[in-house]
Amino acid sequence: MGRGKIEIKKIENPTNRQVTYSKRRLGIMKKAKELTVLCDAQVSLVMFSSTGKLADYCSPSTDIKAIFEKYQLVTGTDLWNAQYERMQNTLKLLKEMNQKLRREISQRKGEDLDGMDIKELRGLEQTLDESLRIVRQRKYHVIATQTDTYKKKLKSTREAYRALMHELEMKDEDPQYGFVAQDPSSVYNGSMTMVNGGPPMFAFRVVQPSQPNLRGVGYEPHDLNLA
Amino acid sequence: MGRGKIEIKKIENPTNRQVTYSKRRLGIMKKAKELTVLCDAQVSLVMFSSTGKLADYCSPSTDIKAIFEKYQLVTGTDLWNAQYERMQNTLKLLKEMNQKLRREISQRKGEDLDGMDIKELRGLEQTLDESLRIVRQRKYHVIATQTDTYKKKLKSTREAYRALMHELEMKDEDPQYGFVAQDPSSVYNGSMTMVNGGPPMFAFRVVQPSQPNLRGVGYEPHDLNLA
DNA sequence: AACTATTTATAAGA
DNA sequence: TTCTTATAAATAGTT
Repeated sequence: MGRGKIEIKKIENPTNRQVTYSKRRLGIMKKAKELTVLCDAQVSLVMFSSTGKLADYCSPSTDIKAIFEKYQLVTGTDLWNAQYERMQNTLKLLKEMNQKLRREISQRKGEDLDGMDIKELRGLEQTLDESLRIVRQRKYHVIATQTDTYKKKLKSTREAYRALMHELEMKDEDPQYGFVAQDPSSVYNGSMTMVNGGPPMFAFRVVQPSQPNLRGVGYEPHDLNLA
Repeated sequence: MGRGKIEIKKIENPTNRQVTYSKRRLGIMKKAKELTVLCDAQVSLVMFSSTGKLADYCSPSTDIKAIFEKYQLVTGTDLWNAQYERMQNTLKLLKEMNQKLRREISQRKGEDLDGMDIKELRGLEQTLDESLRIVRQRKYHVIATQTDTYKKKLKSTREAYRALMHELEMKDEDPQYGFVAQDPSSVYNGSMTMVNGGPPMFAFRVVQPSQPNLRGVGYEPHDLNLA
């Protein structure tokens, strides 16, 4: 429909192509509108030119989203809904799993025991007993390790201190330094006290009350004093 | 373009409307194809007739989903992606929560204790201790309840039995029934034994080994004999 | 579904 | 781009 017939194949001249796109884009839009009105149809038309420019038409009674969803529904092309349903499913499963985990924790806390029979309670008691044993063991191990670490630290500190004192004594004997050293006996006494058996430092650190923060999990606050 | 010019408004005659829809639907589809080929464009055309019948065209280089996503990208119509991202976010949060819950259970089991310091271990130990106390208490309560129930059952059984024996004795005295009753002493003896102090029935039921099934949660199998 | 008189769309040119 | 116009294409009404 024009001055001459044209073959339906890509127009190689970009300018001509662009012009033709403009004309025909308007034409097809007009057709879409007419179809909508004349035939009471719902039409969605989305076009991207070869340069990526968007043009679209959609019947006024609806919108692109609705059209697309209806399209999917009719064609069964689940492309999206499949993904959506998979997610929804995963969500459900995760929520259920979460509930179960919470329930297990509750029971391990001694809550929510109402529906359990003796067999189950006995099983739970035993697992808790065993867990408690392991935790105690671990606690003792950590305490032992920490004691060891402190002993080593003290030892090296004491040695450094002795070296320093020795140096000071040397300087003290040298008249070119004009200061007076502390009473050596008190210094040594303090050092020896720490080494020989005062309560280990961590004991003080540990006893101080503070939020028990079980790496973000959060147990109820408890008295943390040594048993 | 036809025998007469028509006004662009809804065709009221349903038959005419349907015919026109058919013709124009094909026409617009042809236009879409031509636009695709001539101008190297991407076109998506979705139509629903007034009766709900779907017809669509999409450029062969792409698909409806891609067109729609591109459309959303360009127009910023997020309607969907928002929902999608919200779900993805919920999913992530649930997964994380799950991890935390699993970790708490692990720690309550005495596993995964490596990163915990004394303070945390001591807190854990105390909560476990407390939980164990509660579970034990509950167990004793259930045992007591069950003992009670069994005592009541035994009592009513015993009474029923006595009534039956009484009836039999009556019949025994009546010559019209030609059978011999059991030795009444042994019968009463058995009954008394049960009442007076044999191990309660539930003790046998409970001791039998079986899968500990903590309402689906599943603790490790443990020896279920009475401690 | 086919026909065909007309209307409409548009290719090429300005 | 837009206008013009000759002509191809689409299609309304008919068969």
